[in-house]
Amino acid sequence: MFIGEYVYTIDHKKRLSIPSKFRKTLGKKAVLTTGLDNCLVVYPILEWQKLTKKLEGLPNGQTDARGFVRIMLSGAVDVTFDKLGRILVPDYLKDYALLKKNVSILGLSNRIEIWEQKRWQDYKDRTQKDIGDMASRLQQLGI
Amino acid sequence: MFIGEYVYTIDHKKRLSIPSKFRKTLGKKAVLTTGLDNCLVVYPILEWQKLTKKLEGLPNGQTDARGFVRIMLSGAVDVTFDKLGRILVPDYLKDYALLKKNVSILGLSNRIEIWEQKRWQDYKDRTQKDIGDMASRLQQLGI
DNA sequence: TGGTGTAGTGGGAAATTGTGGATAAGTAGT
DNA sequence: ACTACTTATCCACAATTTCCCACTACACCA
Repeated sequence: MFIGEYVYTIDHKKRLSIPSKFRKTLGKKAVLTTGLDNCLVVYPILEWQKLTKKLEGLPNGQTDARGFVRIMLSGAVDVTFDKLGRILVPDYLKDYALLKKNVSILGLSNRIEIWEQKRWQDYKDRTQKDIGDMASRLQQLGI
Repeated sequence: MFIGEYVYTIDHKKRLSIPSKFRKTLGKKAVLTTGLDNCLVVYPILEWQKLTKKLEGLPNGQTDARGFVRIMLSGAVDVTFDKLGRILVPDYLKDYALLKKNVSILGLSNRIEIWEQKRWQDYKDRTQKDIGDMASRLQQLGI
């Protein structure tokens, strides 16, 4: 399971190192796709398979469900780690997530998210304020 | 069950010893994360898993729930004890809790908190003054 | 009181990891 | 077929992390 926050860099060849801790769980291959809020998501192949199963189950009649499925699936690429544990980020995904040099990599239990560093920083600050009353939120969960 | 207050030091390699009494309960691994009032919290993996279970139950479709989960999970790291019972405190957590050399480690029944020593001292002094009021408030809760 | 074990602190050497280039291999266009 | 260009493979460096051991302090116990 993935947890934690790391800052890494994409070099001019679009290579991005994945934290070694994550690599151990991921194995040799993974799936990279678009996520919500303009981030990218890395799924272990197994998780990806589960997800596509779920997507297939969605009612194709509903327009928004259909759109969601299309975006999720068409945006996906499977990526292989090179000898040093890096993946290649295709241009269109790089653009989608507005990635520049520095990116934040987040471990979120069953998936990994990739954010442009500043955007993540902003998002985090903003969200922490919005949540504001974190204490009561935690209490609801019984933590 | 964790109880007691201890003062320990973080060395320049970011290593922090955990009181051996606590270690016995914790086992070989634990999870370190941000807590309220700028302290850090150590959870036994079992407690942590309960927590993530709850988080996974939240609807990923809702923006605020999504943000909450992101903050909670990305703020955590899992830590392993080295042969001498120390953990590594990542920079961003060290910064979050304003840790310098001396830290106070508190046993709080099902979790452990880590504070910058002076801040804990202040907090304690301040809170103890209010303890009179608090007593009456607690009484309302039947304690 | 000296011995023994445990616990906290510190430091050095070795292995791993992240980053950046260099070189080779493939692709496409003319 | 030859150039221009992208993509893959390999290597090198620096920084960090990991592993191992030494030192000190204190408690416990014959």
